[in-house]
Amino acid sequence: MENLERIERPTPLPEPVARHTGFVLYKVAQFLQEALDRALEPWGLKTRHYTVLAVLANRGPLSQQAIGQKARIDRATMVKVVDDLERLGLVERRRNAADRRLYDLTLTDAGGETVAATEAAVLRAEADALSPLSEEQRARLHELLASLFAPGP
Amino acid sequence: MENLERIERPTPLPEPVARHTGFVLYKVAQFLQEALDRALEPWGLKTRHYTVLAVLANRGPLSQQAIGQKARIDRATMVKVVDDLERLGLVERRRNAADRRLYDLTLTDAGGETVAATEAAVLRAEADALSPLSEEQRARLHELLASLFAPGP
DNA sequence: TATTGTTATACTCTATAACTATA
DNA sequence: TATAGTTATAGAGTATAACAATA
Repeated sequence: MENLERIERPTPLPEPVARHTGFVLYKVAQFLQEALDRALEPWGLKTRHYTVLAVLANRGPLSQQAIGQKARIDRATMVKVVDDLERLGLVERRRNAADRRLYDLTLTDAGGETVAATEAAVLRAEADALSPLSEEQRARLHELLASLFAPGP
Repeated sequence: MENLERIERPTPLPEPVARHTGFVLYKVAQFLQEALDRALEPWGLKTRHYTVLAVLANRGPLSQQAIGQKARIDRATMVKVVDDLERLGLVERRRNAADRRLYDLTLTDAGGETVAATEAAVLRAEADALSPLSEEQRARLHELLASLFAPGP
C-alpha cells in the first residue's frame, strides 16, 4: 500500500551524460513512449496504430502510402499496421474507384469511437507522465520542442 | 550547392498528433539520436559506447554490471559493447584481485583521448541540432526535461 | 515505365535463459 | 546458494528488394 500514489519516473542518468541534452531527451522520450504504450494496451494498440487512426479521423479517407508519408511509417510496415487495425475492425480497405492501385482507408464506426477513447487515454497518460511540470511549464516545453521542426512544407 | 548551409530538421508531425507532447518529444529525440550517431560514426561508436566510455572516465574502474546499472544496459548487451571497445583498444578488462568474478574495466590512453574527442563532437552535434534555440532556451529545455527524473537515489 | 500494395528477407536492438567460474 | 560474465537464442522493430496488379 505504501507505493499507491507513487508514479514511476525515469531514473537519473549517470553524471557525465546527464549534462547532454540529447541523452536526457532520449531518456525522457523513452519514458513517455512507455507510458503511451501502456495507456493504449487495453485496446491492443501501439502508438503507431494510434497515429494512423488519429490521422484518418482528421484527414478523411487516405491511401496507405499517404498516411505513411505523413507519419513516417514505410509502406511495408504500413501493411502490417493496417492488417492489425482491420483485424480489430477499426478501419476498412476500400479500393479507390479512380485508381485501383490505391485503397481509400476509412474508419469504421468502432474505429471512430476508438479514436475518441484512446485520445482521452493518451492525454491522461501524458498529463501523468509530465505531472512534475505545471501547466505553464508543459506548454513551454511543447513550444520549445515544436520550434525544432522544419517550417512546414 | 544550393543546400550547403541547410541543416536537416525533423519534418513536422501531422496535425492531430502534433498536439501530443509525447509524440513531439519522441520525434525530436529520434532526430537528436540520429545526429549523435552521425557524430560518433568516425570513431566507429554508437551512443551506448560513448556512454560507457564517459562513465568510465568520470567514475574510474568499474565492473561491467556496475556500468550497466548506471546506464541501463543489461549485462548481456554490456558484453558486446565492451567487446567492441576492447577490439578498438579503448578499454581493458582486468580481473579484480579481490573478487575474480568481476572485471575492473579501465580506460586505455587511447580511450581517454577518444572520450575527450567524442565529447567535443557530441556537444557540437547537440548544438547544431538545437541551433534554432537560443542558449537560454536550450538551458530552459534541459532544465524542464531534467525535472522529470526521479529524485536521485 | 512507374507506382501501390504485398511478401520475403535481413539486420539491429533488446531480452531471456542456460552455462562457467568464482564466491 | 548466489553472482559476474558469457553464449545462444528469440522477439520486437525497421529497412530492402522482388513481385503482382494497375496506371
